[in-house]
Amino acid sequence: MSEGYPFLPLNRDGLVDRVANSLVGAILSGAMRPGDRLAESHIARQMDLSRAPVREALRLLESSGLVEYRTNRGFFVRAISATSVSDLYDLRILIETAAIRRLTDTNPAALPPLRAQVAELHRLAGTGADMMAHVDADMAFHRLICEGSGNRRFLQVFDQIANETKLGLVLIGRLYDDPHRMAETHEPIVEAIAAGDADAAAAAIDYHIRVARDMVTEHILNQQEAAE
Amino acid sequence: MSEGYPFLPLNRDGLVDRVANSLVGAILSGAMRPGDRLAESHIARQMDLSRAPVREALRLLESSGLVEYRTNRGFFVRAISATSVSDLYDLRILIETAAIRRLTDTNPAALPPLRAQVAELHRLAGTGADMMAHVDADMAFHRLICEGSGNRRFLQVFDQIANETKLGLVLIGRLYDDPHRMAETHEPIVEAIAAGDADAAAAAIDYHIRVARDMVTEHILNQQEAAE
DNA sequence: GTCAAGAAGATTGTCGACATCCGACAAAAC
DNA sequence: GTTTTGTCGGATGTCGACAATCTTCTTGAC
Repeated sequence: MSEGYPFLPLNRDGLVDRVANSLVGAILSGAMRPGDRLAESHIARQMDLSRAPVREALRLLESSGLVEYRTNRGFFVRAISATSVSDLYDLRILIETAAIRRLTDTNPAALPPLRAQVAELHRLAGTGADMMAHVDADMAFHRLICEGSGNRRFLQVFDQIANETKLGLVLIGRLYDDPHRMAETHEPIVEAIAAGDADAAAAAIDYHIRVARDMVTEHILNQQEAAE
Repeated sequence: MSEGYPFLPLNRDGLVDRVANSLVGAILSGAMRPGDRLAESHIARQMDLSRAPVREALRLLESSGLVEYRTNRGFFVRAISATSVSDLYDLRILIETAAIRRLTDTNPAALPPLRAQVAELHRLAGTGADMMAHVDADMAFHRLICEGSGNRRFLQVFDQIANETKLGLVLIGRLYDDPHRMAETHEPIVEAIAAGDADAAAAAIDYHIRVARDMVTEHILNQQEAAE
């Protein structure tokens, strides 16, 4: 019995996950700025719950790099430096080029979802969707690549740095000034995979991420100058 | 003023860190076996403190992969499969070959500590040190390579998977049956770095880790067979 | 004997309270 | 005026208690 009913699985995420998501949203939206204190009591009061789940959520964010913890001092929104972001993107290049090679050589079934995701990027470009939607769709594409590699660890590392990557992208909304253009830059990658050319695919995604890296780091440096 | 007093900074590690270390020790030593339940109350009672710091320590271990958490069900020692370990070592190959390339090309200052660490491996081999000491020294060598890469993210990933790697090594103590031999296998790596040959260095560490990977995965598969 | 339903026990989830610690300002000493 | 010491508000660190949930064991029907 019990098959075929029109019920979706209930969201059994714990309170902690919901708090964490809420916090991620606040940080990514810019409501919380780097260096800001994240006081457990304040957050707990605002969300109308006790400090325990808030504290756990903050520790979760700590392991995802968005938040920094100092003993006896509390949690703070992590500041991002140009070298820190550059290093992050270099790691992504390393992981994703390796992942795309394996995907191309061993996993043709991964291609259709990737095509679909590029289509989704174009569809979003048509609507006047907000930036976060673009960022999420973009990240989803890259996540698919890591997922298709067959190595779970690649995906694990990607997920671990996903939030920080998003933060970088959000910082420069300019990337998505021309969302159709942005969607197009993913096409050479898919083409190379379709052609079964692992070297070309690796080169394509290397270039793709490298461009993003340079834009983000440059943007951060400019902002630092402006702040002086 | 106020400099020159003979006081070392007090160890201000919080309770959580001490609990976490203790738990890591228990898991790595084999006192806790994969799949075992880690009940907060039991641990808290044994360590004579409340559940809060224990819980935080467990969440910390979760992010380092040693422990698995299921909502409303608690923490368990993570089981390790052959593919999981193989994936882990493939990730290490990826990170460490990239790291050693950068180190060789850009950071000659990293060489002396590496030499010293190999010497330490040999020194340990002379004493009748226990296996954990060998494992720690071995890991320290590889950590130095990630550290010397100049990319903090590489080190971050390495540290994130360090405990799981240790667990793999501990599982097959046999690797250290001949510790001098084990120490020697690190020498070609250092030689290549000293020669400034990044390709050779990458190849050397690739081989080094690959051998370990095959030994560990084979060992796990054998154990699984034996269990049937 | 098998299976389902229910009760009992144990464990996690969340809470509010208190102890401890930090950072900043005020007061005192030199 | 400068440096040290005292004080205070507010935040984190840890705790014990209770509610919600899961697991196991028992019971009973078929």
